Amino acid sequence: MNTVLGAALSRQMQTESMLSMQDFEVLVHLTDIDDARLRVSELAKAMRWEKSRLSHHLSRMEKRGLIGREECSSDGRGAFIVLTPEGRAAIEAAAPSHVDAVRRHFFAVLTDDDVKALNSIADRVIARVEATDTCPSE
Amino acid sequence: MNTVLGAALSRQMQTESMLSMQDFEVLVHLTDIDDARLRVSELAKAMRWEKSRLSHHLSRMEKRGLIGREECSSDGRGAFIVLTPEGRAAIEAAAPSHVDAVRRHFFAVLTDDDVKALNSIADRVIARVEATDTCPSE
DNA sequence: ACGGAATAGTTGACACGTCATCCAAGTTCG
DNA sequence: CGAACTTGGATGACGTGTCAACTATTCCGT
Repeated sequence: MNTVLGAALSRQMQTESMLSMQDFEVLVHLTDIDDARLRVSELAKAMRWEKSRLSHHLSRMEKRGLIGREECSSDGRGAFIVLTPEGRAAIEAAAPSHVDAVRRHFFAVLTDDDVKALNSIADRVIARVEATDTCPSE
Repeated sequence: MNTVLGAALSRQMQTESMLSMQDFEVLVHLTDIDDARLRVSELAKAMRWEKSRLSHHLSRMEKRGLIGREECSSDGRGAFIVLTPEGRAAIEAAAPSHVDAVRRHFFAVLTDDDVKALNSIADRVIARVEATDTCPSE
């Protein structure tokens, strides 16, 4: 399901909006906050991405003009990621049809109980994985 | 859930068995059949992979000695993929702990009803995506 | 204040996925 | 038979993900 659904959604976004799902995720996280300006590590944590992956991806997005980098005066190491006008335009163009695709491909065939069940399952699995993955006895 | 679970499982397999999830999938499909000899397109269809992706991956696996290619006499274009002894050894070494990881990370937190619900959901979503994706009005 | 650790982020090498393209072997039909 | 078309599969270019190594800054203990 995962494979098939993901492929369908990313194909749709790619052909209609020239954005990958990953681009979209980054842009979503940037628009979610008020001043559209975020430290790289904050972003990485919010997205559950490795810093390296994010850094690579940001370079590519910067090259395409979707985001920009700004120096951080309070911490000389850091960098702010900012959403450019082009980036904002891109996500605003992409979002509606993406939402629609998710509705059509996914929620259209689910009942409310299905959604509740999925939520509960996902919560438990994530908790389980993150528990055994980070801390313990293993 | 998908992201987190997939990452955990592939990390586990990589560190314990030097195989990626994709390697594993290929090997599973090859051991599933009796004479461990399959046409590339059959394999691609069974795995729901693009032919190109499979071809690239098989090249990498061949370089590592996990599989081999054999000419097909009945169809001069074709190639058979065969499982090498190394490949068989690799999957037999990897399988038990992978199964165990899936059980621990996933099934351990699911009830029977959860599993039934998930199965039903996945069936519906896949049917839906494949219906709207291949044939119709769009 | 100074030297070692931690932190922020980048980079390079390499594995992987997709797309478009290509080629050779088969198929169809005049 | 032979030209157009299809099919099996490989390849190259390019975008993406991971790991390990690296640089530069900041933090912290003495």
